[in-house]
Amino acid sequence: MAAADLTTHPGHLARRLQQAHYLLWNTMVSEETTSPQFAVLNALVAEPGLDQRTVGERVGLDRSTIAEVISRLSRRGLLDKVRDPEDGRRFLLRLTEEGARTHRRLTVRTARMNQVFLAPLTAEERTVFFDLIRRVADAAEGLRDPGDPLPAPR
Amino acid sequence: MAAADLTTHPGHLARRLQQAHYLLWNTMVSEETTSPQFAVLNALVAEPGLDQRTVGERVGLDRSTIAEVISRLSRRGLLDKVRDPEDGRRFLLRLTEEGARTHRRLTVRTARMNQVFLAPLTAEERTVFFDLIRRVADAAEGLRDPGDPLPAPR
DNA sequence: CGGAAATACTCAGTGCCCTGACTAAACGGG
DNA sequence: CCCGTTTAGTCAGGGCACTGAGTATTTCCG
Repeated sequence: MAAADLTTHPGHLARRLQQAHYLLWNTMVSEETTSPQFAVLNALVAEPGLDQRTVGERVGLDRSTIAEVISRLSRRGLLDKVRDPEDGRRFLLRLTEEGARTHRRLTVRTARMNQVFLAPLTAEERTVFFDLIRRVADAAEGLRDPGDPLPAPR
Repeated sequence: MAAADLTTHPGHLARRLQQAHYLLWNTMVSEETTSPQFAVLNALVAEPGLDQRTVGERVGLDRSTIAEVISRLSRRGLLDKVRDPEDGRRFLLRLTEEGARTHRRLTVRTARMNQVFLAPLTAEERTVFFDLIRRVADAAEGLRDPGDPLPAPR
């Protein structure tokens, strides 16, 4: 007995929120380029020539996932991937003209989508919304490496 | 030029929030049973004998995804799946003793994890947090079928 | 200088998540 | 009663996300 009320479970809400966003992105922004892919393009507009790992860090993706995303973008010719001559382990990433064009196009569509997505909230509520989510996510992320603050000593 | 600030993009925040939760779940709740799997167990505790589609509806998963999740739970012997004698299309789902036990065990761990996850927020902030996310997610979900409120006529 | 440790990336494996196309069962009106 | 429509579930295919193991390169230290 005693089933839990999932509407008070942040994990469940986070999943539902992301699904809702995924859906809206698909219909209002792009069917080819996903939201994580856009985040990568965006990071490279801000800082061209980043290596794979750092891009992953910027957008919040682990080494495996970022490798897949980049391989797809590269396959579609949206970015170039070249060995760093100074450090043979790294790949340096840079948008192609086509990649930059895609980023520009999606930027305006994304802004439109965000308006629709956030329509149920007032301006003040949006600020609070961002702040609360950011605080929870940041805190949980900080709970990672540093000496394993949780019971299990690994 | 003009890279966007992703910290004001709800989709990006939602993804980061979910990742943070995934991580915490893994370390504090279970490595075998995932959060969506727990949601399914929970739905069946509340309403035993539901069919697959309805469970999916309750926890917010489409028919394909719910089929995979259920197949995994069934493989591990946490639930039984039998043809509805009254309607040969449906499968009726019911937790096994082991499934019910798993649900009980995870329920207490989940509560502990939620405390940690929400620790950065005060009690009032948590209420707001739930409310805002729910409103955004519900609104976006409502934006689905009904006559396609968006440009594209399908 | 040479070997151990750290670092960037790859690869295999698992699970979630969606769409679109398909099969089988049930339903409903002529 | 039969045929068309709806409905439950399956299957193939693409993408995101993580872990753990493995490779190559660089770095650091004795």
